[in-house]
Amino acid sequence: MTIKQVSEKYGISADTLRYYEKTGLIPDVPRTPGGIRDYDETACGWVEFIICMRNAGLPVEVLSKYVELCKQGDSTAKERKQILVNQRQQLIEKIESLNASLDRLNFKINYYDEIILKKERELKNGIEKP
Amino acid sequence: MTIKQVSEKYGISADTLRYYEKTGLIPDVPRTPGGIRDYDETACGWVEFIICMRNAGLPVEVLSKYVELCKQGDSTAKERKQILVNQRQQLIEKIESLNASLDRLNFKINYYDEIILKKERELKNGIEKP
DNA sequence: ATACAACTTAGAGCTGACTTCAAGTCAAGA
DNA sequence: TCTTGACTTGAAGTCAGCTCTAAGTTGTAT
Repeated sequence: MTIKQVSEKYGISADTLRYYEKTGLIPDVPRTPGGIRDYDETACGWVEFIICMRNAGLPVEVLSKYVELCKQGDSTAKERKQILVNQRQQLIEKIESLNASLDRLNFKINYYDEIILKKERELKNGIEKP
Repeated sequence: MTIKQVSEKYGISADTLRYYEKTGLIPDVPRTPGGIRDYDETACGWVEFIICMRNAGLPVEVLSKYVELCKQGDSTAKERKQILVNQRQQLIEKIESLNASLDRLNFKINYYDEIILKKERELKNGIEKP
């Protein structure tokens, strides 16, 4: 798979894919003899995982550290798990705080619904009895 | 209330408060005759609201537009509501996507739990029957 | 063979959201 | 009154995370 195909498959720019690879987020992308990227299933799996984690807001730096540990093999399993557990905690807190903001937004919108409705009723009454 | 007190009350830097005011996110901050900010309750209310919305990820630009409409009075109520409704939709989608990433993170962590447990069992067996 | 799109790299540039700086003003305590 | 620290401004700097550019190479269709 070329970089363009991968970029279309996952909805991410080819530039970003190259950037991710350069910063160590996507290991072992195969190349053709001419030096052109030729993603296999493993590489695609990494791309998908990294996109998902970036979407969750894990910093590029943290992911790059995680991938480095992966490459070092089994002995780093505990450390890798710890990274994910920490990031999960932060993610949970973020989701909670977003839900709180969502509540507030809902409340505000409700308020607008009320005042807009009220204004429309007033307008209608004005028309009915001039 | 001085800018410092407000900054401590809401856990945001004085620099950020000035920046928000300059970009139109916080209207009508009163000043002392000497030109020093002296936040009243209304201004604090705005600060709190803006921090909450920024936390939800609403862009500074959108909030500045919203505040501008607020200043223009009642006639902009519908437009303001529409801004909030749009932003709410985006927020809902973001929360959903974060929850999906959280699921994936949980799955991954579970997997680590298993392999780490397995490794520890193997290690223990190795000690028990050498 | 030749055109032409898609690929390669290093490195510069952009965006959003602050954050810091420089140079000066204000205000409360000794 | 003088010092000290908090405040003021506009402008420049920083940071993460891309995004674009330039100059050159690869690969495919005619």
